Amino acid sequence: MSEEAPAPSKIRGRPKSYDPDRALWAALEQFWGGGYAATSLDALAASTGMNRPSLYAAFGDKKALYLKALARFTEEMRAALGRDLYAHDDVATALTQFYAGALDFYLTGPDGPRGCFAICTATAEAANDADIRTSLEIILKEIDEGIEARLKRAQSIGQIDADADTGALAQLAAATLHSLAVRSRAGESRETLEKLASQAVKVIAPKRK
Amino acid sequence: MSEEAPAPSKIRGRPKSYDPDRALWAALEQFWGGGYAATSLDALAASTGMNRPSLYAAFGDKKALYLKALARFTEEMRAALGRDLYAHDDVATALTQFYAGALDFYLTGPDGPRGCFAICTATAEAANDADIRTSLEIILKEIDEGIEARLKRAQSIGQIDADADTGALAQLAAATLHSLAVRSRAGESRETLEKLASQAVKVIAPKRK
DNA sequence: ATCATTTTTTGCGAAACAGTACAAAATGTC
DNA sequence: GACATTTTGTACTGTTTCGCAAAAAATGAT
Repeated sequence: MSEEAPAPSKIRGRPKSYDPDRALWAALEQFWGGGYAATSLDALAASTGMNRPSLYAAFGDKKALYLKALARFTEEMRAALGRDLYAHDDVATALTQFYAGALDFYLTGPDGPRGCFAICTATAEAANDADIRTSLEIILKEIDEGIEARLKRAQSIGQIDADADTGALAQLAAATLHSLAVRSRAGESRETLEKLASQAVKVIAPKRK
Repeated sequence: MSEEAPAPSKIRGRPKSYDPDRALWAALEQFWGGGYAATSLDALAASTGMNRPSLYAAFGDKKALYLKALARFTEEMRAALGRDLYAHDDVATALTQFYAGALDFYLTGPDGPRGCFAICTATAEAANDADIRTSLEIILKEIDEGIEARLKRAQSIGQIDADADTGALAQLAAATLHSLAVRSRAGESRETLEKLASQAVKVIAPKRK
């Protein structure tokens, strides 16, 4: 059995001049703004500060890089589901906060509003590319399940009717998110979108006496 | 004042070897499957049966052609809103039928399911292209307004509570459509999607005694 | 100081791409 | 039948694209 690499400074060759995670996030933002197909490797190299051969060495070809960006985004989405949905005991407040956090992401890109990275860029490629389609499927499922888990918890403490179908409610809540994702990229105002979200929350988790 | 062209067969030069509307629809389908950026003019020429110079003469450059396809799709969407939403007196039945019709479109493309043309392909370009963004905004608005008009009619004959916010309900119904558009392209089954739609209908237009 | 290893840099090449110029073909008009 | 007009077909240009090869640079090991 060989030794695991314990010390941080035992790597042999020339040190990387970039931080892999920062570079991945920079690539993600580039894809986010322009979409997969319209984003060139030159643009990716410019925004990451790397040159093309380094990109290849680090992430593989363009599609592999995009898939890694999608996976990275999925992590972030999962983190938001685990964080914002549990930031308040009241499920309605928590859902509202979750939507507000999503809108922060969707509306404030480097070049204006940009919607959801996965929904607004992966959909275009999903019909012709099975790998991207699968990644999209996974993230959609993760949203559904993340929301449903939160609704079930609310149901278990009586905040939601015992006979309510949490799966169906979760899909409705997810549908609201999908709509926010698309509408924000189409340029709708934050005011409009927050109103939409709050109306959806009223329906999904109505106040009970 | 010169004469308007009355007879159909007074055009001078070589006759077109294609039907403009069929060609536009063929281009639309090509864009629909592959997205805007990833669809080449060669592919468009092949699917329309035209060659590139004829494409330019008929529709302008690639973007102009795409915008015309979006406009054509918007017409179709408007027609569906006016048709399916009014095919039944009961608003819940009508909405269900509308969703079923949408799913027919979304799930049965030439190469498998493909979602909504506007939502799944225009979103990718919307962040960087103001013209496409505007077209997307228009079609989203048209959906909202088309559904709201139908809900208002239902409200006027007592099928929906008089104090219900039809605008908010319409946005929820539209959100459901957006979600179907995305999910179908991600590969979800018709069964799953129809269930989602029916649950949404229950919430938007509940049966009243 | 020399060598091994890893990354960066430069530059190449082959393919795909959008858009257009020009000649050939097909029609109506005279 | 000759001419005007419009569309089609072919071929071209310049650009952009992806991916890679080979050399140069920066580090650790010996």
